[in-house]
Amino acid sequence: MKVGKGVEWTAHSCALLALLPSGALLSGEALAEFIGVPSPYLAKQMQALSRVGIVLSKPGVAGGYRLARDADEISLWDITSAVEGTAPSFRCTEVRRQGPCGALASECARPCAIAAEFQKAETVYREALDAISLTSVVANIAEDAPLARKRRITAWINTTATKR
Amino acid sequence: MKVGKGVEWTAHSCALLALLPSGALLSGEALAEFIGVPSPYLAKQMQALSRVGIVLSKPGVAGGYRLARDADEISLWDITSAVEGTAPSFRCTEVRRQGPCGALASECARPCAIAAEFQKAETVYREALDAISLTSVVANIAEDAPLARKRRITAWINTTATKR
DNA sequence: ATATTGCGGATATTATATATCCGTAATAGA
DNA sequence: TCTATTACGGATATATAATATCCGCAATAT
Repeated sequence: MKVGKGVEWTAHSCALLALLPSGALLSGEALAEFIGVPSPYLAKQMQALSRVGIVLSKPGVAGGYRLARDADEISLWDITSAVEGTAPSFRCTEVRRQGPCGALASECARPCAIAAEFQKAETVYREALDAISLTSVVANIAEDAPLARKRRITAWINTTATKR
Repeated sequence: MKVGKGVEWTAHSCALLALLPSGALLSGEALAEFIGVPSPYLAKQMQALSRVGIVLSKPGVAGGYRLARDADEISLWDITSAVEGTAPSFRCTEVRRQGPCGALASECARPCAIAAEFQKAETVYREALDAISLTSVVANIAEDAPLARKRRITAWINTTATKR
């Protein structure tokens, strides 16, 4: 079971956007530089965040991204689902219908018991991610960073971000 | 995020093995026929269950598989981890070390905050799967199946399974 | 006007999942 | 002892998905 890199990259991007002064923007290029990943691909993932309204984008010369709402109101599940979608990780192929003792369609009104258990487990996973706000992620990151690094980041933002 | 088909197939295989009379065996070929999947591939997945001791295998003429322990003591996580391994689904690439404001190695003693949250979420997922025993899965399947189908399954087992 | 930036679609490339095959060892039964 | 059957491990092929890039278009500030 795997989570794509797009989730990691957009999560870090959002954590950075959360540090921007109100109304400031960072371009996709700048985000990619900050987290050290290929810019065209990150741009593609950011589009997914934009489509579902996690970030707002502005095209043009001084354009870029900013969070569309307060970091308190953005969860890791919001980001994950935007990038990867909401399809169940366990893909039931209706094995119970196959083979010499396969069930009839009429016996399959309820979802397959095995698939149902995986679905339940995935729901608790999603709820766990949904309980984590971007705010708390940013706080935890800040806790690990020494003052010097926080200053470097602030300075970099000041020279890189553009005002609306 | 995806779970491989091997998990679905081996889970159904185990649910079938749980119905065997004590000491009886089903060959990989028979399992594949029952659940309607390609036999060589299922065989490969069953080897993973055999390696970690979820099932016991016997080579040779009247060989096959049976559960290695009581169905109460086998969880969906046992099966999933045997087939897919235990690597974290969120693969942290240490983004925080990259870019113009990258953290120093000395600042990365603790795991990245983002990766840590995904790890926590995955832990609750695994615990949820680990709380589901093969016994309860079999019970739920039986609940959905009408008597006629249960009888067909019993009859098929009687003609197909071999005694130790 | 022009340069910059995000968007969507199309495409290339790489990695992973899916599926098969083969030689070997073990076992039951003739 | 010989033969047929079955599981095992490794190697390999194929299909599918993830990763990465590119291009034309629209929007925007200067």
